[in-house]
Amino acid sequence: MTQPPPKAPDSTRRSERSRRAIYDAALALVAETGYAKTTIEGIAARAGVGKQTIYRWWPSKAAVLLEAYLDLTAQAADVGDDGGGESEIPDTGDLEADLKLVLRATVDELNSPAYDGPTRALAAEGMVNAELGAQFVEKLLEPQLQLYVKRLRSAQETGDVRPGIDPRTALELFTGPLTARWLLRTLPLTHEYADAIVEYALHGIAARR
Amino acid sequence: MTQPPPKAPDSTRRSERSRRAIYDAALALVAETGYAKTTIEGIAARAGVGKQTIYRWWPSKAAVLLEAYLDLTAQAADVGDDGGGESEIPDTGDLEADLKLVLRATVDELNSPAYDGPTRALAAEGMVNAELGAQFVEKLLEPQLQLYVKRLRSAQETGDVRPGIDPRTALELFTGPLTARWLLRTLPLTHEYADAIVEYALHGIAARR
Amino acid sequence: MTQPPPKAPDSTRRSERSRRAIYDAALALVAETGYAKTTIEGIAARAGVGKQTIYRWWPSKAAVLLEAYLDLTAQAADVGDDGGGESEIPDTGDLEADLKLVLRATVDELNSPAYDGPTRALAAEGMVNAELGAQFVEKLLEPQLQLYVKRLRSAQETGDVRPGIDPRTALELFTGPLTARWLLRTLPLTHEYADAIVEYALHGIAARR
Amino acid sequence: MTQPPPKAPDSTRRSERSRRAIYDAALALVAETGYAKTTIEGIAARAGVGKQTIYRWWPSKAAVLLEAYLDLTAQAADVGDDGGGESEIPDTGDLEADLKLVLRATVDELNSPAYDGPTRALAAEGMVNAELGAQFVEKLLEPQLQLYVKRLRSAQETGDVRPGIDPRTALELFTGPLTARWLLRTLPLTHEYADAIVEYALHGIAARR
DNA sequence: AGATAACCGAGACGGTACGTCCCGTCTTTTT
DNA sequence: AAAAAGACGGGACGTACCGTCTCGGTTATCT
Repeated sequence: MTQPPPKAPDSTRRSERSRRAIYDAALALVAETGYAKTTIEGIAARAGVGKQTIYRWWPSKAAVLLEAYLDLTAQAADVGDDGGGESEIPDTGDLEADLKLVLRATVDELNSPAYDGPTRALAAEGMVNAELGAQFVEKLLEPQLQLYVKRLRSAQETGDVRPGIDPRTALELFTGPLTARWLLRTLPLTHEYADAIVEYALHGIAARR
Repeated sequence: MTQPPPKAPDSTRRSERSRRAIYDAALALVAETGYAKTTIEGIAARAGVGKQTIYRWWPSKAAVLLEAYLDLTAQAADVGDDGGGESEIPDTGDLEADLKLVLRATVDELNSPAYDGPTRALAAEGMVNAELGAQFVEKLLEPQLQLYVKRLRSAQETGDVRPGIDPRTALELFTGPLTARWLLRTLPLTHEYADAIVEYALHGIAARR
Repeated sequence: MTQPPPKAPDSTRRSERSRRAIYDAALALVAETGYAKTTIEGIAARAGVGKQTIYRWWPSKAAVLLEAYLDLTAQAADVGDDGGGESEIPDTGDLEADLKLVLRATVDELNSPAYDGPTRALAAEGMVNAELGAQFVEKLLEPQLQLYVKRLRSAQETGDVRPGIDPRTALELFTGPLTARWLLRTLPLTHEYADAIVEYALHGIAARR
Repeated sequence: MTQPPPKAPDSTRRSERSRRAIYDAALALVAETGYAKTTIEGIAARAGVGKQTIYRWWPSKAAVLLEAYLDLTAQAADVGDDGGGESEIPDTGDLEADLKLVLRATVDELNSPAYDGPTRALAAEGMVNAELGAQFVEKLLEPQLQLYVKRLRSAQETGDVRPGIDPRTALELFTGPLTARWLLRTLPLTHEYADAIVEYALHGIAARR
């Protein structure tokens, strides 16, 4: 019933060389001129590639950039063991300290221009473009969130967190406020803010002493 | 030393008729075709207005839309006393119940397509365009958040919330997770989720009993 | 000193099947969509043939079409004895009548859409592309003109045409006006016109002194 | 019943400056690189003009060039009294000599590269594009042919041409062969050929009975 | 019989130009 | 002086083809 898809290209014959060049050009242009001023035409020219080669493999500028970004983090992860925070939330036994450490690091990352620029642009695009947003969440965001799930579960086993609490929901008490402040720029993101969030939220889910 | 300002137009002679038409056209077009496909040219044509009339009074498409949107909510607020939740958070004495009520209402609002479309577009634009974002926050968001501040302060007075808690920070435990889920579409926004957030967060900031 | 020729393909191994398919596809596409909209890519697709197979054997779209057209007329000539007027100009002894007959037939042919379309396109291309034009003239046009030469020579033998006349030049008095009218569409091509041309040219337009 | 035409632009507000620049750029590019390699994009760039300004006023590259060419001849005609042969066919009383003079001049013109290039391209395009062809004939060709009509009529009055002859048809005995040879390049265009055509056509090729 | 070339289909590739859309500025005319 | 109207120079869009270039997969000789 669905109309025939418009001739999917043969991905086995895809030029790896071009893909790499496109990733590099896209990331460079976004870094230099910002997301909004980066154009597909510009990426193609910089990469020494025909425009059609981009249109053949990606549906939009945002998709190109998401993939380039993903590739970048994947590469980073390959080199060292921890590329972009994929690693772990520390588990020293002191849940509050562990969370503060992580949230402070997150605050620093969100405040660093190198991260903020492209990520913000991608996130904004994903907010409007549902398909892209889903990819953004699935590939970039959710893996990070799962680290919280793991740490909170561990805390439940040690009795630091009440058993009834759903970790996937609870984690948003910590990440939600930071994410919202970052995206909407309501107020500055500081270490003090991160600490406060941890303190306030942790009391909520912690076992009664 | 500053270069001469680019001929500020005389706002006393501004055509009210045109402004109204532009607001209407802008909102209609965003509703019909989405923010991205709405163009200044389109707005002008639809409003029966010269393009220059738009460029004279607004710096960008986003600014037009923000103002149109603000105007819309102001109108709504004028008619009934409560237009878009500008009113108050109820204060029945039961803080948990009051917050659940409000958050559930917020969930419903965020889930309604009529609200979601234009607001999401504006928010996304504001995320990338700092000036617009500031306006968005100042005019639309912060007033809403201040309602929480008021309610939490009241709860502190009744002893439902510990005195040391900063209400402006604490409120984000409630709104942050919802906002983040809405913008990033990580998981569906439900009443159950709203309830859980209130329960988890409230324990954190509540007085020890 | 001449650079090595670009690897001439081995024509003994050429696929007859492909050639036929290309001819057919090319003629069909020109008939359906016109010469300008016919593309090599389209011919290849329609013929179920790789593009390279066309580029290997022909230098240009026009060359493909000229050959296809030549093949078509050759086929036609094979079937009946007279395919496209290759035969003869009648020689009844009445030169004027014979020429009128032929020119009227030519008018009809030029007026028929089936002939006009592709021939006009090829002629127009040949006008700009000298090499193709030469082929067009040599293979298609000149053989036809030689029929006039033969008939006019015969007329000289019978004394119907003055001995000093050069037949190759004289024939253009008849064909030139028709060709020019057809190509430039200055005025409609009619039997009356053909008759008038024959009469004027044959008897001269000057008053007898 | 006809669908509304796609918004005709307001020609009173047309930029004369742009039009001139486009004419100049178009003619220069055709002279330098030939018609086929001349692109609308190239004309726009060379003229310092937006592409849309060309598309707004002309339907095709050929139309631009026809107009540029027309403008050129009109300018030439304005300066001297005779710009492009618009003048007259001489009338010395010797019809044969007068025609030979004119046809020899035509041969020279057709043989000159400066004329041949653009005219051939326009003619070829007009052969395929009927609307353009009609303009080409009406604006450029027919005015020239009418000069022959005038001269032949004069010859009829002096008795040099039989009264029954239709001048509009008869003129094609002279121009048709030249035009056909020029367009199709069947054989070279020489003064001898021009003379022969005049002689044959004027006196008839048939033997006097 | 097996090797080894060439042709062949398919179609990805770097490019160029297309014709369209919209940008933000400028100019003309009307109110 | 603001406003409706819209032409303008410019830039990017997404598409269509160009002619070249690999890819396997048949043939079709030539060892």
